[in-house]
Amino acid sequence: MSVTLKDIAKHVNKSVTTVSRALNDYDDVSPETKAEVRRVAAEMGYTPSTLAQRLRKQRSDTIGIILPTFGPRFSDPFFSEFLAGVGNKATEQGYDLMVSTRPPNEEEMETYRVNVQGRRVDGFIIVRTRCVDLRIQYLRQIGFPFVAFGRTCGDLDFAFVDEDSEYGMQVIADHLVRLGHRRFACISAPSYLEFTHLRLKGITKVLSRHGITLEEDHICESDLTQGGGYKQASGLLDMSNPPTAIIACNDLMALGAMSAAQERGLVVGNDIAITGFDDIPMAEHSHPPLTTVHQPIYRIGNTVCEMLIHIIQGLPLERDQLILKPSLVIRQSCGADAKQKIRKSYVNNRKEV
Amino acid sequence: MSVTLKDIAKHVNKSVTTVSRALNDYDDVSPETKAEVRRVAAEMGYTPSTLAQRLRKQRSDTIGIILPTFGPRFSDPFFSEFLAGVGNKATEQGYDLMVSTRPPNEEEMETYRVNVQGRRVDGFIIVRTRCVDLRIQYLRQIGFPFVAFGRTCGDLDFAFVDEDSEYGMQVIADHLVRLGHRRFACISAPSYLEFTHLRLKGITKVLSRHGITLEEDHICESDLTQGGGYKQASGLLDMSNPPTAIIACNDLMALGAMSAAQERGLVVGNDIAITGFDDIPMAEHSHPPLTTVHQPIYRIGNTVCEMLIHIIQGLPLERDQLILKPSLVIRQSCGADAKQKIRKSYVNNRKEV
DNA sequence: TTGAAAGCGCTAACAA
DNA sequence: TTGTTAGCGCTTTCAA
Repeated sequence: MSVTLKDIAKHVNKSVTTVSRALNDYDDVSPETKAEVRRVAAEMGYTPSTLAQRLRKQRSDTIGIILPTFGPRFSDPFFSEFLAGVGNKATEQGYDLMVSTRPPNEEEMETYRVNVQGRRVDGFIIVRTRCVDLRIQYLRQIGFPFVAFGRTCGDLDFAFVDEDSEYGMQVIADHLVRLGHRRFACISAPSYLEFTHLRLKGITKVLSRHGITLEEDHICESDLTQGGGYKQASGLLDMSNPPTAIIACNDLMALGAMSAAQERGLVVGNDIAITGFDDIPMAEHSHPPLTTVHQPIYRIGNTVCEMLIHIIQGLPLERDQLILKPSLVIRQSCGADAKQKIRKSYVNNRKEV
Repeated sequence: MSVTLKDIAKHVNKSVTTVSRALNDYDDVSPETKAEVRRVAAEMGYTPSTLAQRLRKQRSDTIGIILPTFGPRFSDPFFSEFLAGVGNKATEQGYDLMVSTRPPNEEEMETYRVNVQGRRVDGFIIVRTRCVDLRIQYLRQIGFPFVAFGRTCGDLDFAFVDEDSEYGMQVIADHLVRLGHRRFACISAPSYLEFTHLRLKGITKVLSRHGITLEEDHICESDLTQGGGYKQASGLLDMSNPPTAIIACNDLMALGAMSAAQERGLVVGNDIAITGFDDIPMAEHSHPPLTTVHQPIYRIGNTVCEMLIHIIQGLPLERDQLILKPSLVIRQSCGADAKQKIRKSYVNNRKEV
């Protein structure tokens, strides 16, 4: 079938050991042998069996990531970018990336257990951390390597990278208040997610500082999808006292909210301000472009993966808890400079022609 | 460290062989032994070492997929959904999913070779097929299992699932012609991709049937991203004879084109028609909602994966070449009051004749 | 019904 | 500088 060390050994009339060492560049092999072994190996088209190497070395050289998904229409631009960041770093460091998709339930935990106990992966990357996170509890308890993107509500005795959600939302809210808004609404994320609280906290902190209260019925929880944002925004806009500013907890929901507003004839950025969080590529190209908080998603993926590999290899980590300061990206959906930009004099130009 | 067959064998005072057979439910083990072995195994928290099983069985129980990506901002909602479809089927069938991201170049081929020769995966799923597809040529040549999502331009002697792109575009074009459009433009995909030609062919076929020519400068090639669509649409709309209908080769570009049109004060669906292809979740929630061609992306991922597993296991395949008839999804981006316009076009046609 | 032995392909300790 | 031996954890003949 495929070429093994044994085959090469037979050809060069040496032991399997010598061949192995020659190929792995041990310095106790004569240059001549080394050269010959390598030549023959190349000629025969030898590639080591990863399976055998892994069994022998007792590691899978594989990093696992289990994406929490709801239903089949899983379509989050956030994750594809994060995945690219993780994957490229993994490949660069000689690791494979094993991806699963599971709804966050009992079965999910089972998948973790199977992969840990079957030693299929050397470590996990945890995304979308929960307030009380069983995944983290489990991995911590058994001492299995992992790095989280996000924190939990309990003690933070593990490695993670997170964005300062609270700060990000403070900046957003502050910006909106400055623009003169007083009637706010928030399309929040599922309350079991850790960042939900932080983001909400950031908002209310700023608002209350300005003597503005975010009313109970102006905070609605949604599912981080565009459809969810659309639905909740519709409800908010149909109220008797609709908000003039809607702060969504991610870009996807903000985009959905924009849709709902526009459907009602509102000019986003003019009649109403809508903001997001994440700065997915789409945020730049929506109409109007979305004011949001930038997360360097690809780089975060990269960093998380790098940290995990360090942990797996027992290498020291300069910092194992990273909280990034996000930056506000002001575009037109909040109305900062809406009037000029939204309606260009294009129609007139067209008539001229 | 972790529990092995040996540990269990010692406990129950039986051989490793017997333990293995008991756990694998061989029928030449006494019921009592079986029961005891299982009890002890459960007590000790035994999970077989996947690594060892794989080496022994000489298969990786892993399916590979290498996503062609350009640059770090890889953010395609299409892929995340496809991945979910593939991944869930894989898990269901006891396979792992190994995901890589590589730009489509020489290095990409190297990644294929390494994974094939290192026997890291039992088969590949190929996405975004090219006219001349080195990946497919390579895998076919060495007889390695794979299933493609899409076809190539040469002979089609391999398993694939594809959507009838040509037909899909015909339906779109036909719809737009009926709505009275005569000045068309197309935002096309990279010409090295196979579906690009099919989609373009579908469009021109219908148009020429109606005596409409799609002018050279009204066909522009873009990169399937929202930004690309935005840019190309901007160019088209700033022409002296701008189109009244823009057919984009995927939803993302259509969304970008909508942005460009709206920025110029045009009401999409009224002043201009814009259509997409794919029906990503976002298409439903854009403003206006996007008229597009539906691809059951999740199900396609599911099917492709199922076919691949059949091939890997040497099981017969009822059909190894599937071309799905897509369906038109009429929303508002092509003209909100479609019925009136259609009637008008019929009237005009009659007059013309 | 059970066990001994072989081996998947590789690496590493030890000996020569 | 090289080879021998052992073994990673499992499955699968073959023999008892």
